[in-house]
Amino acid sequence: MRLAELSERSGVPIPTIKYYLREELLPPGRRVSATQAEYDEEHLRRLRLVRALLQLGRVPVATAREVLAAVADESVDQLSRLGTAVAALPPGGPRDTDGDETTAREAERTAEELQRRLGWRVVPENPAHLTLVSALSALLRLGYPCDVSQLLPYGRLAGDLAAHEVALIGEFEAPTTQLEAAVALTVLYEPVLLSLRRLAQAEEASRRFGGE
Amino acid sequence: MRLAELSERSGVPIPTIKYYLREELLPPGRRVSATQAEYDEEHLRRLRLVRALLQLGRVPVATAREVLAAVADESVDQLSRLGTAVAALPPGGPRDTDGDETTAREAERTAEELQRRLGWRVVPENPAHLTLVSALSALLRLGYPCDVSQLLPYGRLAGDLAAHEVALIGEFEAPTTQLEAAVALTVLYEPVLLSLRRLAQAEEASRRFGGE
DNA sequence: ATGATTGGATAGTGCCACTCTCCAACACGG
DNA sequence: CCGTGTTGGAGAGTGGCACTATCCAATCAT
Repeated sequence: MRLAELSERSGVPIPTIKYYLREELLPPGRRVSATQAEYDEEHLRRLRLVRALLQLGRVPVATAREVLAAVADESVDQLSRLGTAVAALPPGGPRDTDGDETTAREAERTAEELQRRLGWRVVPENPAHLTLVSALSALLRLGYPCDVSQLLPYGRLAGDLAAHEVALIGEFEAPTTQLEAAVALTVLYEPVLLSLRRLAQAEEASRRFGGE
Repeated sequence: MRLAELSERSGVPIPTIKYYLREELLPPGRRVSATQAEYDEEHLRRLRLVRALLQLGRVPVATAREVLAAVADESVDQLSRLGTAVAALPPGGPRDTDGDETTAREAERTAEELQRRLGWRVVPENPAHLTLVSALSALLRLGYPCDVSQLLPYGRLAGDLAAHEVALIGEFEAPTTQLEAAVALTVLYEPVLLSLRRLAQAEEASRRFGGE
């Protein structure tokens, strides 16, 4: 199919697709002449994935390029690719730099002990670990409780989710498909999880605080 | 304290604080003369909350203003204020507009049935509901499984989290403090939850796919 | 008295995800 | 074979947003 059809079928404007091609979020089409290129179903799928990452996952363009490059990079083993891809995903950008050293230290200790109690390896350079520390540090500074005992249930829940999701990924056959699935599920289940939490909060709050 | 001290104690640059004052994210200081104003501990607390919302919670400035205004609005009852405040929080912005009607319809049905099965009220205008539908719709379009049976465990987990959090909020005494706590915990536990999920995924993936 | 500081207003900056404009090379109907 | 329209590509331009730099007059410290 031509660019115009790719645009129509995906709902993405032509100039935007051109932009994605330039940014290497989409592989170029099969050149059929000096000024024509042909796109296939694979491009359509990829375009939808890109859109989902950018719009729902709020992934910056530069990051999405890295992630997709890592998925496609056949020179390394699958687990490394998975690690690289997922590590690049946000939150991984500007962490919070305010605040004093003391709370930062305490947040760090809490995060580490939490992971040890859950039986997880502690990898201090992991972006997720850094994000966790930032968030805990902000909570501490605001005076909200976030000790290990509070957080343990969250950790166990996260473990359940992860087990479920990794099992799901394992069901895909082709390695690249698995990697793509890992990225897609990591990013797209975030809004699912967060909106379910919001809905549950609303339900619980109206039960507890609202009479009606 | 003066602006300079507020800046120093919070780690936020003076021009940025001025900007927040202009944007009504911070209430003005107590005027002590035509060109001097006095700030107190409450301003510091509020400033930290604003920073946490903007930087960790990625809340847009305009949204944060709405949320904080709703928290402070004493003309309505607490549950309404809570609802207004939390409803304004992202994800609530640009939902995904691509894609066909069919998947959107199916996503809608899935979301509704899921909530019914969880015993929750279905409020189609709820921003969280709309986000959920968008995310499910994207998953469907990409061909990933997201039927009710897959999602039920997520919903139950979300319910557990919400119960825990709402109970925590109930422990605060003053209504405004409760509302602030609700906003802060809603926003700040998101990165906590998401990074725990990432860490758990990494743990689980290396257990399952990586030998060592 | 006088130089520094303060709070407030206005305009400017940098980043980012697009989006517009142009162009030469085709494709295609007559 | 010729004119008309479309295509893909490249560069510059746009709009939104979260700051940030500059000014200014009033006031404070000495």
